Amino acid sequence: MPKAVAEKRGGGKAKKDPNAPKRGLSAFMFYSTAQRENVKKNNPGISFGEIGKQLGQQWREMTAQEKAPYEKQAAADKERAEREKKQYEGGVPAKKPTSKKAAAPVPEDDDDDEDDE
DNA sequence: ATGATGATTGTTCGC
DNA sequence: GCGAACAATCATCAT
Repeated sequence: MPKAVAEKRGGGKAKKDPNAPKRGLSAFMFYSTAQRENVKKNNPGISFGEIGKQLGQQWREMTAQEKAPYEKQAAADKERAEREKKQYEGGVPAKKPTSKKAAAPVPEDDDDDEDDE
C-alpha cells in the first residue's frame, strides 16, 4: 500500500536527467483520447472538469477487457519509452545513415520539408 | 530484495 | 500556452 496517494503536482517539474528518458504514456491517456469525443458527445456542452470525472468514473467501472485496448496502447508506448531510455543511457549519437542532411550544427531555420523519419 | 518516490503522459475547457 | 482534475505507470532510486 503505497502511502503517498496522489499529491498534487507542484506545477512545473524540474527534470533531473539531461535527456529525461521519460516513460511511456498511460492507459488513461489513450482512453481519454479515445473516449474524450464519446464522453463529450454524451455530454453536450460539458465542461472540462466534468469530462475528466466522467471519463475517470467510467474508466474505473470498466473491466480489464474494456481497458485492454487502452492498456495495450499504453504497453506499446511503454516499449517506446524503454527504447528511448536505452538510447539515453547508451549515449548513442543519433546518427543519420542518410547523407541527406548531415547533422546541421548551424541552427538554420528552413522549413522546406520535414518528412524525415 | 524491497519500498518509497518521483517524474511523466494526454485530454478537455476557458481566458 | 497554461493550468488543473482524472487515472495509470512504472522505472528508478534509495536503503
